Amino acid sequence: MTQEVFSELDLTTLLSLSFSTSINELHDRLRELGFADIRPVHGFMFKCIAPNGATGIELAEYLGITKQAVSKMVDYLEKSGYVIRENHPTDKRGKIIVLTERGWLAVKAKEEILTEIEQRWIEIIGTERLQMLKDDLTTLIYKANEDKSTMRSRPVW
Amino acid sequence: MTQEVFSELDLTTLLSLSFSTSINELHDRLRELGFADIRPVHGFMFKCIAPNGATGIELAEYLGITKQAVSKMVDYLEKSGYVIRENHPTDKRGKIIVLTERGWLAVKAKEEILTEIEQRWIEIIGTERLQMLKDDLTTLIYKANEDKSTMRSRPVW
DNA sequence: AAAATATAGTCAACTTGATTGACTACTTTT
DNA sequence: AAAAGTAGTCAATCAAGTTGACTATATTTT
Repeated sequence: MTQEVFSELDLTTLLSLSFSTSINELHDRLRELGFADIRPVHGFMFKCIAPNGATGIELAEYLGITKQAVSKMVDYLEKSGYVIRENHPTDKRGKIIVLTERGWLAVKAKEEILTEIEQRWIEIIGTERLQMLKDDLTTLIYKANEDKSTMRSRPVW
Repeated sequence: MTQEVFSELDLTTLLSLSFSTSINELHDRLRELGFADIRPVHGFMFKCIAPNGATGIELAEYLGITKQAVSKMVDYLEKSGYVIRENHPTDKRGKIIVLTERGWLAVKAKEEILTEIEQRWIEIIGTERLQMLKDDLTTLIYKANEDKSTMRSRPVW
């Protein structure tokens, strides 16, 4: 596989491939560490649950899926031991979903792996270029979404 | 929505969000142009079909899904008028999937929209920075996949 | 050349992750 | 107090993938 293969690719494809590359590596490593039952969406869900817990509705809005879909995902994560549902302190209708100890371990592992990946990318293109890359992507995401009231570009992983 | 919201995001999340942003815009625009029945995967499939057609197996390998799944997708795209199955010229077992006129229109529209998006991004961060971005992403994808025999990072759109 | 094996594609049944709709319990507004 | 709204669950359905079984043709082996 030569670099020329990629050189004519449009930006969207490049973003797609680079995202796939990093997310695949993240989950390969998580699997090695014993977190084989976590799928890409869960990682993003965890970000919303940590550090203070979240309600089903909050998660649904955050992920851009229905509350019913969230409920099923929480069923799965609860069964797998990553989260538990607690009663909401003030609203007797509601539940609040919080991370278990195992959930926190997964979050910590995820962060460490992402740092490792980023570190390796720094070794390839250098600190300055990686910072520019992050800055530019941040700017572009910001510009594309500033007019929208809700953040439509749901991150899927 | 302020830019600070994004500023602490890790690289993987930035890649995810920027990819979502561009793919959403692409399909919003395609919908406006009357191509509402195309989903993100189809775009990538079209890249393999054009310009010379492709067999089901080729598409399956390219997309990283089973040949049965490809067959269903082709059913859908054929019904929607984007492709047709022709008999393979040399192998009587095989079919060759080619773009119809409507299929070509969709591909052309897609390319134009992607160019527009890229152009708008140039207006935001400048030609040099966009070129650097593309170069860096290309390098990173290349480095991450050079050891692997098959390109595991399937682009999903 | 015949037989055995492999390959391209389709059909059918099943799985998974999402959807919509209906419902219960509780909260907020009027 | 009554009406309307909200949080969560249950059930049925849908969509996009999977595995397994099959037919027809190609290729390889003997």
